[in-house]
Amino acid sequence: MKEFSDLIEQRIKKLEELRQMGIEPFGGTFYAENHASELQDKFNSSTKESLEESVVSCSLAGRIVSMRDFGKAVFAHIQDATGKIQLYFKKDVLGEKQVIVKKLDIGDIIGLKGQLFRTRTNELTIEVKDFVILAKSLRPLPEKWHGLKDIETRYRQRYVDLIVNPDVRQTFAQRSVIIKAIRDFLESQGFIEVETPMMQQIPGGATARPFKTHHIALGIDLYLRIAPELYLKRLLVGGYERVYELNRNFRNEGISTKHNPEFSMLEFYIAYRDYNFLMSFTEELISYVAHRALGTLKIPYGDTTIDLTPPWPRIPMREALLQKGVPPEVLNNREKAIAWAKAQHIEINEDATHGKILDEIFKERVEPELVQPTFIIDYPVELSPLAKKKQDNPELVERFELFIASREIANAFSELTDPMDQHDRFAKQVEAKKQGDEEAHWMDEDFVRALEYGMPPAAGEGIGIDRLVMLLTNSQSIRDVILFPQLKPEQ
RNA sequence: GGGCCGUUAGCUCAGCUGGUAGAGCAGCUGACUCUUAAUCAGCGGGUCGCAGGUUCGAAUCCUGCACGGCUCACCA
Repeated sequence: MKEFSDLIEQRIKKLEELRQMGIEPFGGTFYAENHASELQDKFNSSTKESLEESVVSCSLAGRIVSMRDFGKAVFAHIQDATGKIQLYFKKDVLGEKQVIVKKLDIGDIIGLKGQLFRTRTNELTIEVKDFVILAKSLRPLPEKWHGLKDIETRYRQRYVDLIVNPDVRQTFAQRSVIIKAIRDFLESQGFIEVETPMMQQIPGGATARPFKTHHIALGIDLYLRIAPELYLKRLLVGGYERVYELNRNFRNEGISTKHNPEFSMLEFYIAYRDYNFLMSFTEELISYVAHRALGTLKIPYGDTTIDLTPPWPRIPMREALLQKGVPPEVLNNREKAIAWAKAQHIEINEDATHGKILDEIFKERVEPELVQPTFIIDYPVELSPLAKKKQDNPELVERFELFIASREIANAFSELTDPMDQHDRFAKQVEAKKQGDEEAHWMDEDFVRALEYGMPPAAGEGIGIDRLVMLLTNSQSIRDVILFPQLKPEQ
């Protein structure tokens, strides 16, 4: 059995031949002064004649992505971070060095100096005066016309995906723009970015199963955070009024087109404001980010167009259920809710609380319909152990979720600041945990202690960054917006 | 975890009811100093995902396994 394919052996042979010629194909350094798209843009309107008159020299480094060999002349395209440009290697110009051109392969990284001109077919091209090999590529790249399509290889070898699929590079460049826009917006509104523990002794702030690890020196188990919420609120107790954290959360749950075990989350907290304020704030934030990333608020997603122009409707959860034909008595009576859900063939957990059952019905009946941006507000209290109750109805909390493209994009509420109420709600969660609810919250005595010092009234929000990026880049899978998604080991 | 689909050359894919494994691109040799999916002539390249089974004979049929995709369930 061969260790390498013939194609790799051939390239290793070329590598050795180059070394015999005194050329080290990995040792070079080359500071290029230009980039492909910079040259393309700058000389876009320069004619063949004007380029001939005014000698334009340039230097460039990048990867050879195609070659056409004519014996004493060779055409190639080189690709750098910005784009592609054609190269022309000519024996008249390069002399003996033309021999080295014959040792070049598609995939090699070179640095070159040359002069711009236009070919007979009017393509802007660099006539190469001199070049160095900066890296010999030993593995053949995917085919020039069809590229790399195999989804598994694209995720496992993202580097190859990025080389050959420009739209993938584009998506991740946009991800960067989106995240920068979020930070810029928040900072313009007086927020500071903070970092709180990713390794927590008590994983809190969300309902999810955590990853567990162990610290040897301390002799304790630690959990990768499922949310930063409880630490960010401690910072409000400490006196900061506007804080945010934009970083990874970890949840030990299923993997799907919408879930990766590590995912990016924006959480921000603002003192002396409530959830009503946050709805307008969210409209501003997301429309700002969309405008920066896409230059428009009407964005294509799958088969539809989503219009992010504010304001977005605010619909109480109960009203949304009624609108979709859920009978009023289901909203007020747990047994009737169970009976109705069963009659409608909606799968529910019969031991669940009334609020949880309504949530199941909501996910089945309402969520798929929420394509255009919509705030669903006022959730049942038992779904939200960290949110503030509504003054006029203690069964509900001041909470909203934002849905776009049938997907939850944001979750926010007016924060519970009453330490005794918080303690009771933790106690209820601990009880649920004892009953077998693996995702119920833990008791966090220190968080309650922090609230006992007094936390200002505040509102907080979480936005799933990966899902927002999916929305704004028209991606159907979370793996298309995470550079290295989690996969099972090869073989 | 369940269901459905996929896995054949470096890449993209054919391969029908079982009968010696195919193409294009990429590669190699040669020709060609303005091509751009260059062209022309020739050549090489395969554990058909893995392991069993049925059969005279399996890429093809059956079973199991691995990995991936879609989807359902849980979740953000």
